[in-house]
Amino acid sequence: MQHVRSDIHNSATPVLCQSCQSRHQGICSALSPEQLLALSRHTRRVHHDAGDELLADAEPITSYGNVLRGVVKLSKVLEDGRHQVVGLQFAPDLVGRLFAQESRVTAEAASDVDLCLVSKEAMEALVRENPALEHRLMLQTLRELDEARDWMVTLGRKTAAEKVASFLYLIASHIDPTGEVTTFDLPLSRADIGDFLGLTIETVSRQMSRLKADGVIEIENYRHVSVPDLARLRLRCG
Amino acid sequence: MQHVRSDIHNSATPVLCQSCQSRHQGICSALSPEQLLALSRHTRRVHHDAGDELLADAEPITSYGNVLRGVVKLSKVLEDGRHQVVGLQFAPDLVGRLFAQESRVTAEAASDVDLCLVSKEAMEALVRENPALEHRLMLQTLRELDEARDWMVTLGRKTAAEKVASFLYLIASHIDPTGEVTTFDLPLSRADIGDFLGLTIETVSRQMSRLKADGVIEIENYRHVSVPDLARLRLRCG
DNA sequence: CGCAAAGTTGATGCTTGTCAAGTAACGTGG
DNA sequence: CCACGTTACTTGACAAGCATCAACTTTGCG
Repeated sequence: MQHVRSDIHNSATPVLCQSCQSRHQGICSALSPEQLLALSRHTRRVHHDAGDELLADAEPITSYGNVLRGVVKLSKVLEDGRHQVVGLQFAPDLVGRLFAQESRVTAEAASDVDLCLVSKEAMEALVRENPALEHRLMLQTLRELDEARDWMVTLGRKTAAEKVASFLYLIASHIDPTGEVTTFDLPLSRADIGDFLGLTIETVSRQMSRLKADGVIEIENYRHVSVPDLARLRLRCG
Repeated sequence: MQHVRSDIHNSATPVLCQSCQSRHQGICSALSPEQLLALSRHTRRVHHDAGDELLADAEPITSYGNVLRGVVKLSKVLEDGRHQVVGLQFAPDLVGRLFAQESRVTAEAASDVDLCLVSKEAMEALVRENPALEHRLMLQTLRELDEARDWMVTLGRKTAAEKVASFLYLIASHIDPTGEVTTFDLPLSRADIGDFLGLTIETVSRQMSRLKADGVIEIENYRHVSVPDLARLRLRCG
């Protein structure tokens, strides 16, 4: 019996989906095996190197991308070139503004990224037919809105020191939600961190050095950071 | 015939809903007359004076509120009392975080406000049964996310002068989307504007005085502002 | 090994916050 | 209706925090 069930399961679930995080936690968990199979005919897995542009601001969206691995950076630019990072996306988030003709942000691979690309048409048809899927997307959108509003407090009311601590805490929490993480790689350069926090590279660097001097963090590789005591970092977040 | 149709229409559409903006542009436009009638048994119209608290951060939500008139201010507070306004809601927006046990913001009446209150249970039951309604809510949530991200650019990367100009432009655009408005009342005090922009009262005041001295705006009553040339204000937004 | 890119550190100045005083609008009671 | 007090806002002087500019160091890569 076990053998038969396993066969049915394997034949109904596309191979690519079987080990996919989105299958269980992400939007694909709202799909039946049949829908998943149908969808898989319109998807393809792609890799992007750090720095690749995934979506351009004010350009038409041709496909959505489910983040499988890595970090995607969403940003906006003022006419004179000032930059602001307005969001980070991790697995299993969906990249691409739903129900709009054009993107309202630039999306870039912050690290090396694997995506499961879905054509715009297939995705929108699926959403139309499947209210449970739209509900999943609604939950993700509400969470992104909560995160954006949390970040507005950081941008508007925190000092440079608190901003940098908040960023490090954000990354640490995302890498290990249990709060036990002590060591990780930063997905952003100092320039990107500055653009996320509304600071210059130099100020970010100074505040990182200060946290290091105070023993709150250890810096190995520029990109590689250790946090011996997450609660102590939390205290610096304001 | 006209008489009969009118009767049918009137009997199916609740009296309170007949002249409501939300009936046509807001979330209620996703409802059939029967659903509207069913919903109307769980709604009541309430008025709040400017300054009234509608929702408290980290407190359970007991009902949602459709904004019929006025402006609602969403804000967050750090432990030491620093304030940040994270959003403004106008008619026909829905106040209250969907699918969450607790509010993630404080909601206050910025001006005198009329709301159509819906109990949490009735609203959530209706959303569960009505995918078209959830779709409407999804569109509102996506728009709020777009607005939050636009505002993050203002908070992170604009100067004080650009921030104040951006705020005035935002209000002017909301009061008259055609872009022809020249005169309006500010829905926020200088203190709230500061909390929206991540500035102090004094800096807001100085920048307003500067815009006035430069002839970009005219200030009558503290709260009452005229913009003779909206395009000129737009140029100051960075 | 040497060059380019990324990051750090230091000196200085501008922007904005802080503190303080003063002015205009608003409501209340006489 | 007008003095009064309260609140909201404005303006000024000064200080602090962050940006800017510049030199230097580390890291990664051909």
